[in-house]
Amino acid sequence: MPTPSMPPAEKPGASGAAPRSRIQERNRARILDAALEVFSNHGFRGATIDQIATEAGLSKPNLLYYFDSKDAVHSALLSRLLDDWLEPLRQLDAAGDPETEILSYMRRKLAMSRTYPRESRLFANEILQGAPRLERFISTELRALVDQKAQVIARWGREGRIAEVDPHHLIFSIWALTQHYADFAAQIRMIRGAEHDPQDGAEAFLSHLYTRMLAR
Amino acid sequence: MPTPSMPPAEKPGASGAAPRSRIQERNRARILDAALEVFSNHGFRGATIDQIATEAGLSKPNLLYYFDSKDAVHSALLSRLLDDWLEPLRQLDAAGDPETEILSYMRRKLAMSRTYPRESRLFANEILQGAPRLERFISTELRALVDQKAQVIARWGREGRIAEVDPHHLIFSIWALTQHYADFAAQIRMIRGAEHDPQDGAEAFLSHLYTRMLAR
DNA sequence: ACCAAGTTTGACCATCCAGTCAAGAAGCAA
DNA sequence: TTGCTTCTTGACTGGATGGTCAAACTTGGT
Repeated sequence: MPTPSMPPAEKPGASGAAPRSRIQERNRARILDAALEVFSNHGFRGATIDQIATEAGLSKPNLLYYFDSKDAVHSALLSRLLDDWLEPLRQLDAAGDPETEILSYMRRKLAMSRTYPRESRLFANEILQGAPRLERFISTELRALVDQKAQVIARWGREGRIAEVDPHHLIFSIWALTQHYADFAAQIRMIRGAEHDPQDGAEAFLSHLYTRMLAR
Repeated sequence: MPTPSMPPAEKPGASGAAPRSRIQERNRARILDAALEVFSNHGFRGATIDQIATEAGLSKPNLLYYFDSKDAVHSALLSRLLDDWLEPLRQLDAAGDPETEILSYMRRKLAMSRTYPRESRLFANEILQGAPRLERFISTELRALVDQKAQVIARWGREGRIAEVDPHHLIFSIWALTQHYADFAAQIRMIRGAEHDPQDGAEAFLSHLYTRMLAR
């Protein structure tokens, strides 16, 4: 094999590697942001590359210069998201005060729903379709983390430090309640009027709810 | 204009009117059932007429003989659903025992999530996309019903018969928690293993939760 | 200024998909 | 059987959309 180093032969900054140039960094970021906007509002099938490109201020072929395909954009978006998705639960500390830890977890999830509603809807869209692209992530990483934290919560219950409740359902309830404010925001706005923030009063309500439920 | 009575000029059994023939009734029912299956799994954009027709055991042009368009199928499906959707909340009785009424409402919604998960996902899909086709329904009928029942719950709180909680958030929480078991069933299955029913233990958990929260 | 690499795009192709149409195949009443 | 209506479908159209390509245009190092 002759000397000259192999030409890239793959899309610029394609795999995990950091983008090479400043232009790359800027455009890949723009594309992912635009894609988040479009995918979260229309779902995978409902989104078009043209829409994403326009939203990102690029032409369609230009977008396809940075990502191989619509699927590739979507995948990149998801894998960027998944790490952050676990973080709030990871922070639940087995050594902390049980009620404080659980309430803090709820608050972190609620904050994420407020700050990253598009990410939440993207995730919800995936799961509604049966989560084919998330199967690996959910049944390995997420499942392991949930099981681990569920054991912590179960122990707290056995030790009498909080009420004994099914820890999996407790975690699911936090997901359901907090994500509802992002995923169903459209409905909440229509019912309470667009002048309210959908989350107004949510934190107080949920704090009350979990305080009551976990009290011994 | 000559005598002969105007020919139908519209699709058979199109508007609210009952289907004329037995064939009509059978095929329209098949189509709507197939459409529910397909729309709830793939969303509106992700579904194709061909898919629905095949699922219903018809050819595409035959399906279009019964419904003007993909939109028409979807609309028919939604309007059939919306009535039933309000029913559980309608039954919440201002004259009943507060805790019993609220717990019963939660159980009715949970039962619907178990019995009609496809309907729940269809609804969720719509709202995720911003609910453009449900705007009228939500901001009029649903909103009016919710506001009315919220007043009932607020009164119960003022009368000291249950804890004082924000009644809108209470209703939203019941929606979030019960629908989660239908809409996110795929995720729950992956985390708890496919051998469990996603709803196993849910009723006990939710009963506990609301009993604790509403106790004075 | 010059060149090679990186970036951008207009034009294009292939496929998918909603919806049409005309002709044929049941159903059905007499 | 006859004749009319209802139902069914193969073949088609037009537009949307994912993706390609070669030719241009920038950029940055020398």
